[in-house]
Amino acid sequence: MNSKNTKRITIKSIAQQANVSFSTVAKALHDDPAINEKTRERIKEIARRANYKPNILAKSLRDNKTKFIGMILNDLQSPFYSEIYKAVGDVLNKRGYTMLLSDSSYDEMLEMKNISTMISQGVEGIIISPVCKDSDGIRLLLEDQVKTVFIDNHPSDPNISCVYVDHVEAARLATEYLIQLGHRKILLLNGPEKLPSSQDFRKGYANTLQEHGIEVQERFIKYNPISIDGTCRQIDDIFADRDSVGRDDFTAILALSDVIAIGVYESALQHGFSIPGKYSVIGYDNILATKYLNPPLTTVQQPKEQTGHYAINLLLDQVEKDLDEHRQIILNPELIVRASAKSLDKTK
Amino acid sequence: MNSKNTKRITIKSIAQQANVSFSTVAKALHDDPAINEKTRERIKEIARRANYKPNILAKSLRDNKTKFIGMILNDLQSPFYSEIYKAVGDVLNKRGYTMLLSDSSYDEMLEMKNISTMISQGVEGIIISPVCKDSDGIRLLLEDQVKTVFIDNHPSDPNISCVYVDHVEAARLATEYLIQLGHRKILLLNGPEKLPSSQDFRKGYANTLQEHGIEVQERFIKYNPISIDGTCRQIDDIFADRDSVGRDDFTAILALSDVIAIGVYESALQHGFSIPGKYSVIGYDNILATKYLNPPLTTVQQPKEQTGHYAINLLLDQVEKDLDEHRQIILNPELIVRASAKSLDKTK
DNA sequence: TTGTAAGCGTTATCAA
DNA sequence: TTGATAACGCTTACAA
Repeated sequence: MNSKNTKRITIKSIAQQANVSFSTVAKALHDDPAINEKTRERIKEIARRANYKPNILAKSLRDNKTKFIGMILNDLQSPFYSEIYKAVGDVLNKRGYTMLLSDSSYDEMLEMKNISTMISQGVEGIIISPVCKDSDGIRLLLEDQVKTVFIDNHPSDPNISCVYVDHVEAARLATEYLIQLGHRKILLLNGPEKLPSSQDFRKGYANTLQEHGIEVQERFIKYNPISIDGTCRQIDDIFADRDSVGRDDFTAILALSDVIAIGVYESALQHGFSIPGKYSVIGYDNILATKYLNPPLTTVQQPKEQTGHYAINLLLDQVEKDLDEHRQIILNPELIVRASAKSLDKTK
Repeated sequence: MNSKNTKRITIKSIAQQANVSFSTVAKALHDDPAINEKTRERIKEIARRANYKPNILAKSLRDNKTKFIGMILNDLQSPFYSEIYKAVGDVLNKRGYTMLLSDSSYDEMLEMKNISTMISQGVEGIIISPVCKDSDGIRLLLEDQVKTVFIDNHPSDPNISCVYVDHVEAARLATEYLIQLGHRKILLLNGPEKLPSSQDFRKGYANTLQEHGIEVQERFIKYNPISIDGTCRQIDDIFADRDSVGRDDFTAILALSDVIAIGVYESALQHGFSIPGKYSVIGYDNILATKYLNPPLTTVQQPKEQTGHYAINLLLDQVEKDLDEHRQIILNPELIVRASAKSLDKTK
C-alpha cells in the first residue's frame, strides 16, 4: 500500500476531479447505461489516468464475498504439496479467486491459528491438509460451517468433503512388494505420529505383515519429522546403537515420504552403506527427480496434480452453488518399481 | 464463509444478546478498562460461546492496514521458489501477516493481472520475481508507490529494493570450471529468453568464454521453458538433427536451473547417452536431491532461504516504518563440485 | 460506565 | 441522466 502521504484513489476522489457525485462515478465505471455516454467516458478516462483500482476489501465487505480461498498445508516447501497447490493455484487464477496460503508445520496450535485467521479474513472456503484428526481447528471449521475440503486425509466427520489417496493401500502395495522380494524385517520410517496419513500408512504396513504371518514389531516403527535431517538422526541412532533396533536387524526400509527416503540416501553416504545392497528402500509420493537418483527410487506414486484439481473444483462448486453436499474422492496409489529395492535372495 | 442462511456473528449481534450497544461490545472485546468488569466478562463470554471472530476486512477498511503481503512468482511448483517462500512464510506468520501468493507462469500479462489484483486487495507490500525487466506490472508498482522487493533479479530502477544472487557471477563460476576441465563447446540451456536471470546468466557465460578467447556462438544458446519436458524436446531436436547444433558439436551443457539439468538426465535415459561421459552437465540453484542424483549434479548454489529472509525483512521494515529507503542486497553464488562434469582430457 | 455518530470505499435503491 | 442515502463490520472520538 502507499505511503501515508500518498492518498489512495477512490471513486470519491475521482468524483471531485470530474465534478460529479461519487455515485455517478461508481455507475460510470460499471458501464451503467443510465449514465450519459460523454460523462461516462470522461470519468473512465480520469480513472484510467489515475490508475484507479477498486478497493476489493470495501466491495467484499459490502457484498459478503471475498473471492479468497484459503490453503493450509503442513510444509510449504515439500515438493509433494507444491505440486498440489500449483494445480490449485491455476484453477483459482482462472476463476478469479485469490489464494491465501499458510503453513501449519505439523503443529496443531499453528493450524488452529491459521484457520482462525483465515475465517477472520473471510475466506469463502478452505483446502486443508490437517495435522491430525479431530483437532480444535477442525472443530472450528465444522461449527462455523466453513466450506472445507480435506486433502491427503479423510476426516472422521462425513460432513466434510475430501480428496485423498488411500494410504493404507499405498503401504500395502509397498510392503507386499518387499515381502515378495524376501524381506521380513522392514523398518518403517513413518513421519510424525499424529499425522493421519502416518496412521493409515502404518495400518497398511501392519496388516500386510500380518497377512503374511510376519510379526509386527513396534520397535521397527519409527516416528520422525519428514525431513532429511530428521531421518539422518534416526539412522544415526541406529548406527550408534542408541536405538532398540540394531543396524543388522532389518533388511528394508519403507518411508512415508520420498523426502524421508532421500534422508536415507544421505545417511547411506554418511555411513557408507549401500542401497539396495544393505537396505532396500521404498518411498512414497513420487516427487520430482526420484527417478534419477542413485539408485532410482522405488516408490509409490500419488496423483498430486489430480488431487489439487479435484479438491479445488469440489470446493468451488460448493462455494459458488452454496451447496452443503459432501463428497469423498479416493484416488489410487501406484507402485513404481525402480532400483532401490531388490530381492534378498540374490544378495545372499 | 458460511452458507447464506447462517448469519455471521458480529459485534452487533453480540450487542443484541448482551443488551448493550455495539460500541460497548467493541470496547469490551478490546479490554477497554472503561467498561465495567462484569459487563466486560459477560460480553466476552457470549463472544466466546458464539465463536466470534472479528471481520478483519472491515477493520482493514477502517484503519487502512490489511496485514497482507503479496508474493508473485513465476512457478509455484519449482523447488527453487518453494524454499524461498517457505522462509518468507515463516517470518510472515510470526509477525502476524498473511501471504497472498500467485503465479505469473513467466507471462507478462498474468503478472500484470496479479499485481493489479493484489493492489486492489490492499497488500501492504509485494515480493516479486519479475517476468522481465520493465514490464507494465513493474511500472504500475512504481507509479502506485507500492512497497516492493524484487527477488531473483535486480530492477533497472534504483528506487526498488532487491535481494538477488549475482547470476553473471554464477554463470562465470560454472563456465570457468568447465573451461578448466577442457571444454570449449558449451551448450547453454538458458530458460525463457526474457527472464532477467536468463539474460544475466548468458552474460556471465559469454564474458567468460571471451576472456578465454573462445568464440561465443549464438546457436549454442538455447531458450526453452524451465521444465523437464521442455528440456527434453530441445535435446530431442538436437538428436533428430532438427537443430543448428549437432549432437557432437558440444561436450558440455550449462543449465540455468537444476530443473533443466534434470531434464538433461531424463534425455540421457531416453537417448542412452552418459553424463558426464558424453556431456558434462552443470546446473544452477542446488535444489533438494541434486546431491543424490546419478551422477551427483555439479551445480551452483543459490542461498534460497537467505534470499527469502532478507527479502521479507527488508519489505517489512519498509512497510512498518513507512520508509522510502531502498536497498540492494547481492548474495554470492557458490560452485558445488560433484560428479556430473568431468575433465575432457581423461575421456579421450 | 455506556451510548451515539462518523467514517473507511463500495454497491444498490430510490428520489430528483 | 444524475445525486443522495443506507448498508456492510469495525474503530474511535465525543456526548450522555
